[in-house]
Amino acid sequence: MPSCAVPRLQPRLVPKLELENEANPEPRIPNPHPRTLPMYWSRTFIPTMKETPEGAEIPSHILMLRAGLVSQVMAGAYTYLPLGLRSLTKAAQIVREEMDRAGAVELIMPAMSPVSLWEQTGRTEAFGNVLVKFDLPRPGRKVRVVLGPTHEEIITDLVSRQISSYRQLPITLYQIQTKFRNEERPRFGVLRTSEFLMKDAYSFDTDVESLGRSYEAMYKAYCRIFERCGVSYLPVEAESGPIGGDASHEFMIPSENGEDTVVHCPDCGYAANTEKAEIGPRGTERPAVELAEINKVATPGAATIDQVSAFLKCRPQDLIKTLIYEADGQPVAVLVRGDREANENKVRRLVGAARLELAAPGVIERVTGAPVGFAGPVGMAEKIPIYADCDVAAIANGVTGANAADAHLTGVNPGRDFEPEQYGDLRNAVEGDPCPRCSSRLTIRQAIEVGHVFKLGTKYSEALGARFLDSKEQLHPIIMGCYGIGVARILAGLIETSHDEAGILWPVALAPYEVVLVPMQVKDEATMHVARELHDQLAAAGVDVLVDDRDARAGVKFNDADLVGFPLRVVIGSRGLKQGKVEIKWRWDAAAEMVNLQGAAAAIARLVAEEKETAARFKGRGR
RNA sequence: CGGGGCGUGGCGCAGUCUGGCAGCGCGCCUGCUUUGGGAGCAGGAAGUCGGAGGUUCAAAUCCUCUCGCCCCGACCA
Repeated sequence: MPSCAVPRLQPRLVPKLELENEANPEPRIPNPHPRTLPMYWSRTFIPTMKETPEGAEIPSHILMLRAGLVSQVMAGAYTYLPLGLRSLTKAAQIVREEMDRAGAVELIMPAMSPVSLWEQTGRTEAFGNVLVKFDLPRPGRKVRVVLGPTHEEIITDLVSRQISSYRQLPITLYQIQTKFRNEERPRFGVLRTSEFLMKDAYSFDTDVESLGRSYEAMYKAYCRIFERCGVSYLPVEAESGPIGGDASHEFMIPSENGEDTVVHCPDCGYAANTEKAEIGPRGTERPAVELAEINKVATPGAATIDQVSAFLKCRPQDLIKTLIYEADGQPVAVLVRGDREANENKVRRLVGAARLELAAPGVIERVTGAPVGFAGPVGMAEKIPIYADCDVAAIANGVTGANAADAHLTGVNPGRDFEPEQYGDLRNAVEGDPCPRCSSRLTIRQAIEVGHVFKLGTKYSEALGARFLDSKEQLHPIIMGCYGIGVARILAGLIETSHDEAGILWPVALAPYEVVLVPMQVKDEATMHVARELHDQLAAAGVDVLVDDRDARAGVKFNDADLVGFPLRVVIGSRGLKQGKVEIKWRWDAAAEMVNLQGAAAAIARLVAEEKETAARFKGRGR
C-alpha cells in the first residue's frame, strides 16, 4: 500500500472511559464494549429505513436516505449522517491525494467574500439569483457579502497580490470546500443542492503552452480520481469559450437519471456534450420527387411546428424552421429542419459573431414583416443573411412561414426559391447522426456531470489585475484554468449506476466501512469474543470494519448490510464456529465462502487491500 | 417563473368527494415465546390532522389566505 493511502478512520482507544471504569468499576450506563466506541453498530448512528420516504424518486436519492447516509433538512440541503460522511470523506481524500500527486497545492478560502470582488468581474449580474447574498451588520455600516458559488474572484485576488513574477509560475491551487448556489429548483437528492462540497482548482500560467501542461495534469488527475472511485466515467468535449480549441472537458457518469445529455460514438470513442457535439457529413440529396409550385396557404393561429404540421397534415421534418437571431446586433435568419433544434454555439461560430441571441419580437416583426411564428426564407421584408443547416438542402417541397400573419408557403425548395449565404452544421446532434470522427453512428446518453476542466484565459486576471513580470520586464495578465469536481456527485453517481433491489453496491474505495462483521448470536459470549477479536485484528491491519452487534434477527442484519452495501460481509455464527470457520461474502456475489477462523483476519485484510487497489471484483460485478 | 401533485404519531399511508369518537402498517417501549434472510402473541406510549382566519351545534373533511415538500418544464459560471 502506498504511503499516501487514505488515512484510516482508526478505532480509537478511549482512555478516559477506562480511567472512569477504574475509579468506578460499575458505570451507571452499562457499556458492553468499553474498549472502543465508533465501530459498533449499536454505538454509532445508522438510521436505516425499510420504506422509501415520500419525495425520493431516483435510486441514489432513495438509497442514500434508506441506508442512513443523509437526511434532508430542507429542499436542497442535507445532513451527512455518519455513514454518508465517511463515504464523502473518502471521496474527498481520493481527490486530495490525486490533486497533490498532480502538483496542485491545497489551501482553503472563506465561503464568504465581499460583493465588490464579484462586481469587478460582472458576475453579480451573470449569476443573478443563483448568488447567495446578504448584509453583515457592522458598527455604523453594512458589509455586502456573497457566499461563494465558486472562487475565481477570491483566488485571483489572492494571486494578484502575492504573485508578480514569472519565477513564481506556474502554480495550481485548490481547495475542498462548501459552495453555495441558490438553485431555484433543487432536485434529485444530493445531485442538485444549494449547498454542496466541491473541489475547485485554479491554475496560473505565463503562456498558453504552459496552461496546456497544467490542464493536461488536471485532466489526468481527474481520470485517476474517477478510476480509483470505481465509477465508469466519460470525459466529453465541452464548449470552450474564449480560448477555443480543446479547452474544456466535462467528466460525466453515464446514467439514466443524469441531467445532462452527452453524444457518444461507441466505435471511435468521440464524446461531447450537446452544446459542443459536431455531426459528421450528412447526405444532402433531395428525394426524387417532382418539385411543386410555391403555394400560399392560410394557417390561422398556427405558429408552432406542431400546430402547423397538424394543420397542414404534414410531418414536422417537411417544415423549414426559420429562426431570427441577432449576431452582434445584426439580424440573421437561421434555417433548420422542423423536427430539429438549432445549436446557438454552432450558429455563432459559423456567423463569426461574439454574441448571439434570439431576436426580440419587435426585431422579428420588422425583419420578416410578420408576427412571430410566420418567418420564412422567401420574401422577407428586409434582406438579411440566411444560414441553413445541411438538412435543409435535402428538403423537397417544404413548408415555411410566409412572412405574413396566419399564412405559410408550401412547395418551397432550397436553391430554386431561396439560396442561403452558407450551409453548415447548425443543429444539435440526435441519436443515429453520423460520427464526425469515424464512419459510425452517434448515440445519445443521459449523464451526471461530476467534473469540469476549463481553460479560462485572462478574463479574471485582467478584471482583477493579476499580472506578472516576464524576464524582459514586460507585464502580462496571468493565464488561468479552473477545474471543479462535485464530491457528493461522485457518491450519487456511483450509487445511481451501482445498486440492486436490495441496496447499494459500494466499491471498497468509497464504502463507509469496508467490512461488516455480523455475529449471529449476540448473547453468546463465544461468538462475540470471536467478533471482537476479528474486529481488533482487522482494525489493526488498517481495515475499516463495523461490527453489527445489534440483538436483531439474522434477516434484519443481512438486509441492512445489503442496503448499506458494505463490500465484504463476514458472518460469525455457531454453525461455522463449530467447524472453526466464518463465512465471507462480497456484496455483489450471490454465494458465500467459508474460511478458517485461524488466520481469517489476515486473509480478509489481504482480500480487502487487494480489492481496494484494483476494484477488480467490483468492476467485474454482475458478470 | 409556468404546469401538476402532496402535507394526518418517528417512517409509509387510509380517512377529505358526502362534516359527526383520528385510524392502519412499519418502527418504538414492557413481558413471554422465538432465533442463519425484515418473527409470533399479549400489553403499552406517542398525533396542535402544515399554519392562520372563516362557515357550522360540530371541521382532518367545506371556504379564504398562507407556509412547506415533491414532480414536469424554463433556467443552470
